[in-house]
Amino acid sequence: MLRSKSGPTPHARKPARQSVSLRSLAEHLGLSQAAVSLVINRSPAAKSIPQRTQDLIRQAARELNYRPNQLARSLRQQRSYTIGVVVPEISEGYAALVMSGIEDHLLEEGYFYFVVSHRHRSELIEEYPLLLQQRAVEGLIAVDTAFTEGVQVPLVAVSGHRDVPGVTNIVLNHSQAASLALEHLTALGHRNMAFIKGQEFSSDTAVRWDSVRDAADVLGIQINDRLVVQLEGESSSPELGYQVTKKLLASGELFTGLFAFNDISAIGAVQALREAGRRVPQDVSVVGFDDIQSAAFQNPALTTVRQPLREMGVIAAETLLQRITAPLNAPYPKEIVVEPSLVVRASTATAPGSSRVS
Amino acid sequence: MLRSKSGPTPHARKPARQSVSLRSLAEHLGLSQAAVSLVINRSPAAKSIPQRTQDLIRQAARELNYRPNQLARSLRQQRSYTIGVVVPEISEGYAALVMSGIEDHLLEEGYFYFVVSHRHRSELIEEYPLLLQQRAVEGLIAVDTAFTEGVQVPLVAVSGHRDVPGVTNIVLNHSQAASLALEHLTALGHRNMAFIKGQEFSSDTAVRWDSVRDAADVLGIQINDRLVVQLEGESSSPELGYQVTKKLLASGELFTGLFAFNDISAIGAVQALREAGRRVPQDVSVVGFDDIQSAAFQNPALTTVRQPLREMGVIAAETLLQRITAPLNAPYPKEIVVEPSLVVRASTATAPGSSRVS
DNA sequence: AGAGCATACTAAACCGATTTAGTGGATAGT
DNA sequence: ACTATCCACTAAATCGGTTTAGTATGCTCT
Repeated sequence: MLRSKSGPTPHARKPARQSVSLRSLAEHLGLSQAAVSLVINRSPAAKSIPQRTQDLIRQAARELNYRPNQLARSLRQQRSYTIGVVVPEISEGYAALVMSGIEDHLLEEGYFYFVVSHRHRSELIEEYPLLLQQRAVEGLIAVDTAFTEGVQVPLVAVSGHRDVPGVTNIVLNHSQAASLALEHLTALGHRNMAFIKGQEFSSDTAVRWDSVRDAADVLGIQINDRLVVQLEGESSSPELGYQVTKKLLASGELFTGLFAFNDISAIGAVQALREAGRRVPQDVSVVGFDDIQSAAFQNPALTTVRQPLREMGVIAAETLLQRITAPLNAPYPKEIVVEPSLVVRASTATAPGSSRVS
Repeated sequence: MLRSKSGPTPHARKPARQSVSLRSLAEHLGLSQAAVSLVINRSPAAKSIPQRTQDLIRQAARELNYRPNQLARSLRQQRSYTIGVVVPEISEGYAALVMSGIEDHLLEEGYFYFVVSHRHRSELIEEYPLLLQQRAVEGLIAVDTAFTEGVQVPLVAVSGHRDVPGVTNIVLNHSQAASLALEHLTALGHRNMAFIKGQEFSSDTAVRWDSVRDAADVLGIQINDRLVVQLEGESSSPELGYQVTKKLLASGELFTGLFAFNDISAIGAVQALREAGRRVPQDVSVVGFDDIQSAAFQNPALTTVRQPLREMGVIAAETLLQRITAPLNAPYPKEIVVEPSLVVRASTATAPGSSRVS
């Protein structure tokens, strides 16, 4: 019974603490590693091995608790069944939701993943894809992160990239999102609207703002430049929204509707409005963006444009795995558009003085 | 460009698409793999190699963009610089915060990590540690997850385990936490308090409740069993807290203070109270637990017992790496206690009819 | 002249699997 | 009797690194 080096108790059942290798298992069975490997992997080449032997092998594997070392497997097979996920920040609701979608699909398919967060530091954004590829990831998912180069594996970007070749972009239908929000507000009678744009570095900022302008055009809404502010700073706290809303209030311009870049800043905005004596939604209606978990549990519950974040994660994972298993030069989607939806809650209401009824 | 076989343009600068191996690099240099490896790793054994050769090697490595395959390294060195993190649920504030602490420290030290979430499914809780160990993780961090067996690598548990040997537990000082909350409420004049206990499966539920009872004893507070409810269900939404608070209200018992198991359930509780016409904090004071991000941005902002989640993640990572690099039978801490703090915000106030002033 | 030592490397084992090509023996077919 | 085929396996290469032991050359010292 497998005495590793002259152990004096040949019959002691050893509890397999030092994990069993294919070699020791094969020796124990008196067979070659090849035979054992073929059987355990149910390789078609094992068809000539009689059932009895196969049973013996499998039983021994079970008893000794044999578990193949994945490092060795991966090295030999040139398949690591591992992918890399790059996010700006883990502890934020946005990335966490996408990740949970990614995970769902990935683990189901037997893949594991590394997570790294770069907190918008550009040297990390450059370094991480390289580091991950050294670790033999078979693909990358970038959440709200725009890589520029150095990626040699399939890459799926969730609301990140623009037009780099080799990337599949999962993007929200931004113009639909902007329309949903602005149509809702105008239907409620709002005419004077304020806007909070995203941070300069956020990859969604530009597209989103363009869509807002287009939607405003279509609806015949004038955008007052003095009622447009931009988030600044890297933190992801409502504080940012709070600050810029103070600016809006200080401008002295009249507004009854506010469309924020995301829920987090909308929450801060509500706080600032309230402190200034403006009630939400009676005096000002606020629309957020994303529909993060806590949006529903604000007071008032936040009306928001929902991004299907979890689904976007699932789609990203699915698409990536498809690209990984597809033949090398197979075509792949450049862009997958997902649809937003408007979740009307309690932070929006008929504009003050409006004759319309919601 | 890059015609893989018999390319007739030997001087074309090849952009290193097929990643360069040590072998090709060595061949390119006309040296042995050993020499190149020693130099690149700055091994002491490279001291006999003259500076000129070393420079040549390093320059070639840089030019060809050589990056050693970590799988091969890990296999040979029996060091993967990888750890596994097991959490119940990623998209939840709690785990996400701990993870961000873990990541901070880990990536700094050159480790990567796999994340898996089990959503309280017991077959996954059993399987994941095994799967992770097959992937050669050098250690595990379990967040709010109690493994029972099958772990052969150092394990650090963040508010999970009880007394299993081989584990380092990072635990909150629960009795201090309970005291902070109850002292705060009694100081505000509250005498009739309701409590929301955690779900049966949550590893913190029992300790926390025991601490609450002890703290109540010390303060001379009677706990009315009809004002104690327990969360049920696996989701992590305020809905759960909302439901049980309805039960509390339905009981007809009087209470002016409520101590919830966590912030999420406290948020739901506030909602239920408000719907029942009880104002927070004028009629009922609510204390949460954890201090997740959105606690501060509730309305009213939530008074809560803060767990230093990020720090707990950092400590977990530090401790784990220490254990990994320590000699095999070195002693290790069985328990590391972290201190809670009370964050007083706007959800608590003087009890109605109380003479005390906050 | 021969021993001793430093220099500048290289050969080959090794990590733990997978996988291809092959081998020896039994049986079947002509 | 001889080839062909099948059966039940095995030897050995391979993945891409790391690491130990060793070797060839030149120089110094006695």
